[in-house]
Amino acid sequence: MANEERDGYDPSSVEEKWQRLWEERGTNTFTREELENAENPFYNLMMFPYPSAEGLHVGNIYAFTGADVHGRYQRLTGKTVFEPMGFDAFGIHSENFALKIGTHPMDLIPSNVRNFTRQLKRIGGMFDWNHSVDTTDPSYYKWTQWVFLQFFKAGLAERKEAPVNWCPSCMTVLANEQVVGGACERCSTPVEQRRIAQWFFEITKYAQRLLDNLEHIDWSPTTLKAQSNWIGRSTGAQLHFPIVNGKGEETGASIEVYTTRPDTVFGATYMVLSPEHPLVDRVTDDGLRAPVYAYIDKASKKDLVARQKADKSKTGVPTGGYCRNPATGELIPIWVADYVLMNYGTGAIMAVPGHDTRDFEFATQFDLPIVRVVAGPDASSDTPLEEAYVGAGKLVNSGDFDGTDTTESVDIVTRWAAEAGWGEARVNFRLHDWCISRQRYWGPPIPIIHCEACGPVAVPEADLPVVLPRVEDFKPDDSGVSPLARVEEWYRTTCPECGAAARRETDVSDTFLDSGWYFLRYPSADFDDRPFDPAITKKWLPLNTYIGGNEHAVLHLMYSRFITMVLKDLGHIDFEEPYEVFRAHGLIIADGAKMSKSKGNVIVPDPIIDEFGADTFRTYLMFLGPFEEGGDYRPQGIQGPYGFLHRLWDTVVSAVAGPPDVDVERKVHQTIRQVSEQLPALQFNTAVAALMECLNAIRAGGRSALRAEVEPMVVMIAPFAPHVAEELWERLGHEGSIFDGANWPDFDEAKTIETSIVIAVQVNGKLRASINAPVDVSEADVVVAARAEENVARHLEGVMERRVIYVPGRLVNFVVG
RNA sequence: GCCGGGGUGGCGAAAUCGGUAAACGCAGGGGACUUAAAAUCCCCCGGGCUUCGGCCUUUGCGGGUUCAAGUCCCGCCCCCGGCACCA
Repeated sequence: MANEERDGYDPSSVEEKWQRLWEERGTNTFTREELENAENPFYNLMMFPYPSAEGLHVGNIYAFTGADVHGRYQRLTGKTVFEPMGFDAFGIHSENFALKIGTHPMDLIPSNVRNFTRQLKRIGGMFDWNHSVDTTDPSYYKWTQWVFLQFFKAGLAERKEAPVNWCPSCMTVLANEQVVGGACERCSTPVEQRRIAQWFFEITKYAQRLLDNLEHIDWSPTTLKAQSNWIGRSTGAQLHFPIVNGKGEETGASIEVYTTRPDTVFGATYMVLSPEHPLVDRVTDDGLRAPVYAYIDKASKKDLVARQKADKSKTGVPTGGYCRNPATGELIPIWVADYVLMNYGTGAIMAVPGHDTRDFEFATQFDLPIVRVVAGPDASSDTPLEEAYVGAGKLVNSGDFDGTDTTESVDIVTRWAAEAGWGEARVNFRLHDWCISRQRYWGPPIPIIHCEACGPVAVPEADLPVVLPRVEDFKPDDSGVSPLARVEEWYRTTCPECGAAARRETDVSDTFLDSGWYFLRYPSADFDDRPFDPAITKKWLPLNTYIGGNEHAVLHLMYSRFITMVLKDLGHIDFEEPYEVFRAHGLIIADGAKMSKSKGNVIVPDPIIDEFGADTFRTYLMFLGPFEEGGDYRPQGIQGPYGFLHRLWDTVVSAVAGPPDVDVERKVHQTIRQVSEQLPALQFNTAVAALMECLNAIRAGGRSALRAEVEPMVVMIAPFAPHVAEELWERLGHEGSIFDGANWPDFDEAKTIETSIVIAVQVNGKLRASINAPVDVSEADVVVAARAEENVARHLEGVMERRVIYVPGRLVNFVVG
C-alpha cells in the first residue's frame, strides 16, 4: 500500500511538478526551426490510438510506455528524439458508438481526444504535442484526400464492382464484423451479398516489390513472416482448356485456370467455375439453366463471411458443358461450385481429385472420376486412392511423362504446355486490391465528382478539403447508399472540367488510408500549404524505430508501405520503405484473454496511478515480463518497483562523498554495460532487474551510497521513471532536464572485470563442488584444486577416469566409469 | 486444418555458442532495530530423504544425440494470437 509517511518521496507531487515544468520549458516539443536544425535526429514512432470513449487501458499504456522508454534512452545518449502522438479517430467504431449513445461523433471525438490527451500526459510520455495529428480534423484529412488524388491521377485508383454484405431488412451495407453467424448483428436477418461500384487501390501491382523489400528491412521476424504469407506469392502455370460444343467441336473459347501443379494436368477429370465466373452462362446447357441459376442465386445470397467459412461439405451443380483436357485430349465436364473463389487465380480450376483434398471430397460426393497421376514411394500407377495424395513421387498415367520426378515435373510439363500453346508459367499472389470505399458517414469524403459527360473527375487540389458536412441523421437507412447521398445540397455541384451539373462521390474512405501516411504528416503537422515539407521530411524520414502491435502486421503495415512506395514513384519523397526498424510488442492480456469491454476485463490506469504514481506503474509494466512477448496483467507485483523507487530516492538524497568501494564500483560499471546493451534491444524486464540488483549492492548491509554510485543510477532509471529521475537529478545539483545533454553514463571496461571466479566441478555431469579461483587461473591449477575437494575426491575414488573436460572460467567435468 | 508465439517454484519471471536451473521481484516464514507499527537491514523459501557431511529428483509428455540438454533432433499433448476451401 502507498504510505505517504514513508519518507520524502511523494510521487504525485514530483510528477505534477515535472509535467508542469516540461510543458513550461517545452522540454519535449519542437519548433519548426528546431526540427529543421536538429542534430542526430531520431524519429521514434508508436501506433496512434483510436480514442475510444472508455479512455486508455493498460494495454495501450504498455505499448506506449515501452516505446517511450526506448525514445527516452535514445535521447539520453544524445539523439534529438521526435516522439509524436495523435489520434486515429475516424471509422466505424466511433460511428457505431456515437449512434448507440446518441451523440454526434463531431462532439464525441473531441471530448475523447481531450481525455486521452490528459491520460497520455499523466503517464509521462515524451510526446511533442505541438506536432499532434487528429485524422478527423479537416486540416489533416485535406491531405488524406490529396493522397487519394495522387493515386487517382497515377491510375492506381480504380472503380470496379465488388461484393459487399447487404442486410435486406436494414437495407444497408455491413462491414464483416457486423455479420454475426451469417446474420445482421442488429436485426438478425440473414445477410446477402450485393455488388456495388467501389474504389480500389491497386496494391497488387506492387506485390512483388512489397515482397522483395522484406529482404532488407529490419523488422521483427514474426511480422516479416506474416507479411510474406499475406502477399502469398505462388508459382505455377496458367493453362487453357478449350470449351467444346454439344458435338464435341472446339468453339474457340477456353477456360483459363491457374494451378501450382500443372504437372498433374493428366489427372484433371473435371472443371469447376466459381458461381460468379463470366463463362458460366456460356457453358451451361439449356436444359440445366434452371438448377444452375438457382445454385448461383443461392450462393450469392450467402454473406461474404459464411461463404468463406463454409464447412468441408461441398456443394455444386453440373452445367452440362464440356471442355477438352489439353494433355489427355479427353472431354471433361464443367461444374459450378462455390468452393472456387472468383477473387483468387482466374476464378476457375482444373480439378485433380487424385491429388487435391478439396477436389477429392467433391469428386467423391458427386461420383466424378478420380485418376492417380502421382505415385509415392510405396505406390504404383494402379494403387487405389483412399484420399488425395499430395506428397512427392513420380508421375504415372501421364503419357510421355511417366516416371518424371515431382521435383522437376512442374517445370517440364509447363514447358511442354507452352510449346504446345496451351499454357505458360505464371506467378500468382494471394494479396487482393485494397477496397477503400465505405458506404458510411464517419470518414473523409472521397474527393471525386461524377459528371455524366466527363466521368469521375478529381476535385481540384485547390478546392481541398472536401469537408464532411455535419449531418445530424447519419444513421444508415433504407436508401442503401452512404448517408451523404441523402444530403442533396452537399453532393450537388458542378463538374470542374466542363462546368455541367454533377454529383459528388458520397462514399468516404477507409480508416487505413488515414493511418497509411500519418507518420509523414507528424513532423509537418504545422504546415498548411503542403502535406509534408520536403526539407523536414528529408531530415526526419524514413523514421528510425516503429514500435507497435502485431495485430497490424498485415493491414496497416502493408498499406502504409504501399502508400510510401507510390509516393516515392510519383516523386513526392525519396525513400520507399517508411519504417527501417519495426518491433512488435506483445499483447497485455487480463484473465487469459485480450482486454475488451464485452469480457469485462479492461483495466483502467487512473486508480493505479493515483495510488502508486506513473513512475512506479511504468517501471512495473516494463518489469512484468519480456516486452516483445506481453503477458498476463497481474497487479500483485507492483509493490516491487514501488519499493525500489522509494529506496532509490532514499539512497540518492542521502548519498555522501568518499573513496570508491571496488566491489560496488565494479557492480555499477557492470550494470551500466548491461543496461546499455539491453535498452536498445527492448529487453526492459532484465534491465530493470539489473538496476534493482545494483541498488541492492550499493545499499548492502545498510551502507551509505556514494554520489559517484547513485548518479549513473538516476540516469539509467530515467527512461522508466522520468519524473523521479528529473527530481533526483535536480537534487544532485544539476540544472535543467536530465534528458538534455547526453547524460547516459559510460562504463569502464577495466572496472567491470571480476578478480575471482567460481568454477563448477562435476563428476559425470553432476555438480560435486565449486571452487573459487583467480580470473586468470590455468586449467592445470583448476584440475588440481578440483581433485583436492573432498566431495570430488570421494566420487573419483575407485573408478576409472576417462576424460577431463574443462570449460575455461566455467566448469570442469571428470568423466569416469 | 495451416502459419506464428508459448508451456520453467505458490505467482510474474531469468538463464550468451549446449556448460552450476530458478537471477530480479511478489507472496510467505524467521531474526535484528523499535514502547509499538511502518520503513530499513540479515537469513530461509521447487520436491523427497539425511547420520546435517551430503544423496536423489525437478524446466508440458515420451524417446534420442552428447562428457554435459530448459537450450539440439524425432514424435505427441495443452494454451495464446492470426488466417481460414488460395487451386
